[in-house]
Amino acid sequence: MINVTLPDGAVMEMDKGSSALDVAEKINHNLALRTIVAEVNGQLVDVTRPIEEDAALLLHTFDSEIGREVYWHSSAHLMAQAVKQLFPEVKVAIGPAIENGFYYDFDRDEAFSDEDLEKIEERMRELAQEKQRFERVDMARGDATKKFKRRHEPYKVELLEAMPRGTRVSVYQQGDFIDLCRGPHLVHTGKIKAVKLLKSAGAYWRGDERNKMLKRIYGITFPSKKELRKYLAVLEEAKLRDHRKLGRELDLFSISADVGPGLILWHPNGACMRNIIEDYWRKRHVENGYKLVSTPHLGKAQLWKTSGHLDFYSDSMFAAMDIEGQEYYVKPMNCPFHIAIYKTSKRSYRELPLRYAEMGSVYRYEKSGVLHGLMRVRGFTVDDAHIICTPGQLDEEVEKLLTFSLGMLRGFGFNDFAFYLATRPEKAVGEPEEWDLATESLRKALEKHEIDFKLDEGGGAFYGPKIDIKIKDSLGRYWQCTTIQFDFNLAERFEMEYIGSDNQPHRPYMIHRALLGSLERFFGVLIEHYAGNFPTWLCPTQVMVIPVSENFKHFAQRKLKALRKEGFRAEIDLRNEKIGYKIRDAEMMKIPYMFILGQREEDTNSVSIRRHGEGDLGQFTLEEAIKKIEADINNVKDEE
RNA sequence: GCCGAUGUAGCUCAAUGGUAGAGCAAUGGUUUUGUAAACCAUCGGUUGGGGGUUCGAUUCCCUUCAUCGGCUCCA
Repeated sequence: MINVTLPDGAVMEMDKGSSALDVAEKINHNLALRTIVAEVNGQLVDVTRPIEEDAALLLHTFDSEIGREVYWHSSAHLMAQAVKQLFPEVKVAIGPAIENGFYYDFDRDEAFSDEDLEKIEERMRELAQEKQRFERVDMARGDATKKFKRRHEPYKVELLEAMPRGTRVSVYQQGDFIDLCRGPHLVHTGKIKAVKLLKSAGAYWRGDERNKMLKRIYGITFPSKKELRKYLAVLEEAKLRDHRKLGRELDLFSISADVGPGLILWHPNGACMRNIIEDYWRKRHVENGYKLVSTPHLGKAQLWKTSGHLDFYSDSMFAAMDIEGQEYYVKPMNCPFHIAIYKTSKRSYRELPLRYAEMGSVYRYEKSGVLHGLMRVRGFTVDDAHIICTPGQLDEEVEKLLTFSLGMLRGFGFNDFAFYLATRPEKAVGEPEEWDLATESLRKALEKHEIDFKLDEGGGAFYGPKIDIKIKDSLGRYWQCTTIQFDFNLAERFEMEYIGSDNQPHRPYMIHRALLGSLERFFGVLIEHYAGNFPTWLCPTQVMVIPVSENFKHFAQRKLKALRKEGFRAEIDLRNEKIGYKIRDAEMMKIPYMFILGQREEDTNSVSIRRHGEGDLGQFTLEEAIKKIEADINNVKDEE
């Protein structure tokens, strides 16, 4: 007999060689049905693997991230099996689980059409119904290589040959399909109850653009049809919230093929919101000890040579332009300009930390295929700042930044964040020891704030490591906004100095940071987060005044004037239309408040308020109405 | 940039190897309106651009531009 300890501390006595599934079955049948994978003494194993000694056991269902990962990994195998049956000439590459579902890469000359996907999906359902068991076989690397050579799977052979001699590998087989795989896997394919293949696309073998482009199929599966329907509904919802669609409908921005791809035209509504965001941003920065600066869009080649951009960043820079025999570049970053400001006078340690902030518009060459609405563009405005401080001030500045950034993002209604610490990339300036030092400093700041973070190996900027903060939106998606980048290189390269208390020159430290990231991307995220139903303080039009008929035009205009005098952004709809029509229009434009003004209101000198999405709130005096809207605006801003 | 798809009126979408159509929007009029679409009329397109095949192309082919979904990259 062996003792199996469960997460709640309970100990179960089991026969030696019992499996995790046996344990689950003993607890209750339903759990056994739902169990996907077992964690025995911290190691993930197939639920059918015998447990030979006392062990701590954790059972994962579809409710856990690990459970879903295994589930989707097995689903990828199922898909590959279906593809091999339908298209035997196809070579299989790799097929992992991803955050939402799974994919599998195949080598096939033609792309998979929508009809192909349907066929594959159908075959997956059939194979799932056959409840084929995922059988694990351990073997020597060499044996596996021979096996996959016989089966004419060159990608598997390549993977195997990259492994060290003498490695033991495992292969999993379900039905006629065999795959090189660490596992673990589901018990059998019958656990997969609902299948949806979402899209097919090209993908480079091993993610390297020098390699052959394979054909990838993305799919998702669930233990029930209901869960699949729910997931598809979320995708539909995301489509409705797409900032490109809302941007057009709410007349916020556009991108013109004539102007150029990736270049944003901010329409009056969008520009109004942008100005509100910027005003708020400036106010908070001044409050937090920043000095606002403003710098040009071009700089001489030598500047970018000194900064290292031409060596490390030129792939992202637009070509040089010739000005009277001198080469100039459009700026991809603001840092050299802020440094130039710093260097205009001799600095004392008493001045530090200096915090220069700017809404700096930069231009970066992005490959045409990556452009995406406001999220990925070629010209954008970074809410940039550079903090120049003494080494001793670094930790405190990074900590302040974390607090400042989260406060600002909360002000816009975001409350969930994910943190990343990004380390030295392949192409980088500076010595590895310096990198380690700087990375440790950022790590300390995160740990001091007791922030959970993930490590992003090699994800740093070329000049230093960074902390990235991603915000979670109302659909649970993460977007990168804040980035806090340590830099020990530019100070060196530009020979920045300050005079210390010892009356000697010293090299300052520098931090680059953007809190919103880029205004363009942040605006896109805002649109999708709120689905266009912005908090009132951000709305381009806060109140639409709607007279019931032309007879109340003057009465309505007086109210409009009063609202504007109070500082509200109000408009009036004097079109020759019925009020149902005007209300519908205002509702579709997602204007938070409508004042409906007719005989009843004129008689009592009141306004009827209609709230967007809620409907008629009844009659109020203008003073009451104003208080109401002010309260709404302040309510949101209190969260700052 | 690479793989794939798409491109018809301001928007959403039809249609066909033989002179391109609807709804909304816009414009003009009628109506003076009470909480999500009044009625009538009118305007609007070299079917993204260029080239080719054809008696004839919006439809088929090539090319180019742009967009969409991915890959690589990234604020």
